[in-house]
Amino acid sequence: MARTPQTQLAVLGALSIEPMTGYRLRAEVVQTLGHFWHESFGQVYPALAALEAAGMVEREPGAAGAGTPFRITAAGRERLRELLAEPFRQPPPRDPLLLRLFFGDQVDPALVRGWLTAALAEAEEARARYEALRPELEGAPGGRYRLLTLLAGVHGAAARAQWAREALELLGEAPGHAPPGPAGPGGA
Amino acid sequence: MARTPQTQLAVLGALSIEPMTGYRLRAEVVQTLGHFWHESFGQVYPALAALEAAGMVEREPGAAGAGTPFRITAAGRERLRELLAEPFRQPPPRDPLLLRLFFGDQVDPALVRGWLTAALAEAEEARARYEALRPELEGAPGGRYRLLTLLAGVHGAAARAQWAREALELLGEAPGHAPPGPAGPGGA
DNA sequence: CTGCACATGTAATGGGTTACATGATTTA
DNA sequence: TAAATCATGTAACCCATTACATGTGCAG
Repeated sequence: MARTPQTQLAVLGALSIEPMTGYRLRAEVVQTLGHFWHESFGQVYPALAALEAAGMVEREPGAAGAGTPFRITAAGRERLRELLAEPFRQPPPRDPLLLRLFFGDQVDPALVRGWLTAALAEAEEARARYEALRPELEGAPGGRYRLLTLLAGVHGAAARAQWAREALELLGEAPGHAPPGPAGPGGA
Repeated sequence: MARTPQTQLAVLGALSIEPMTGYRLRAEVVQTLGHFWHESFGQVYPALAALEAAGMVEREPGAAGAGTPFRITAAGRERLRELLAEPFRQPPPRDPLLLRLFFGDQVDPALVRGWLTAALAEAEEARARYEALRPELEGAPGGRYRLLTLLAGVHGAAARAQWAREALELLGEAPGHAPPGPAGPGGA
């Protein structure tokens, strides 16, 4: 039905920025919120249907039927503000890499090194992606809050990369590329 | 039934270190893996039952019935090694704080500052907790991999705290306590 | 006219939390 | 003996992913 308030929040929030079809909405969420939030079609459409039934969103007038963008209504904006004001909890952590690493002494050290080098590569790639997006948001007028979420991504990715490097060193294996000189690269 | 391999992995892994009852197992998971992994009773008991039926774990001989610890069998260790060797994916990210922050311009700035100061406090607290655990693991013989997971926690918490501080500054609000002098505390 | 991207939905399934129900053992 | 803690399990519900089913419109 209404899915969780979380999905409603994401949908209403996205539509508060710009009217969109469900399809595009999901694509935008992937591109912009994608670093820290995720929605699938199986959630977006039911959520949109529920919100439309509740009068929080509506199809734009003009061309009717499929392909017509949804837009947020006044009631929807009100609801969005309500949802944002409600308290929330961080979900319990579940990091599959750390879970496996904890039992690392049960397996081939090469396997563990593989996990860590993969994590390092992913983190560095993510960091580069965020840094590339940064100028775009720094110039934007209403993008102050968006910039903050991006910065969270930058910090998080940098920390993860730094950790992976240290971990590889502690296991007696230099990362290969980017050897740890006196002034290591990518300080947090 | 068998729950996901993930829960099996956690249960087998925990029992590979030491025999435990389901109750204590869950408590230990909370205390040791708790920083990056979470299990509830509703998963632990069914997983134990399934693993027992499959011959991966068994009650220790001697006193029978409830309260008798489970221990891992040879087949269980084999299975654990298998599970550890399988590829895995990071779950899609879902950070409720960042989701809300992204739409921060829709609400009272004081609310946003509240989110960030709370996040800052949580991150600093977490970091202190991890640092306190550190000496214990640095001395332990088999704790090399456990130390790595702890370091991940330290890095992550430090990065989160640092980010929250920057975010508060960017919003034109100093963190209050711990003003950002030339040599700020808790550099990453 | 054929394939691809846009668009909307539903159903099956999986996985997980929370609350409930129950009882044994220890400790005050 | 009463309360707290240890211990085990079940049931209801919720959220989410994935796969499936379907149709439209445009570009090559």
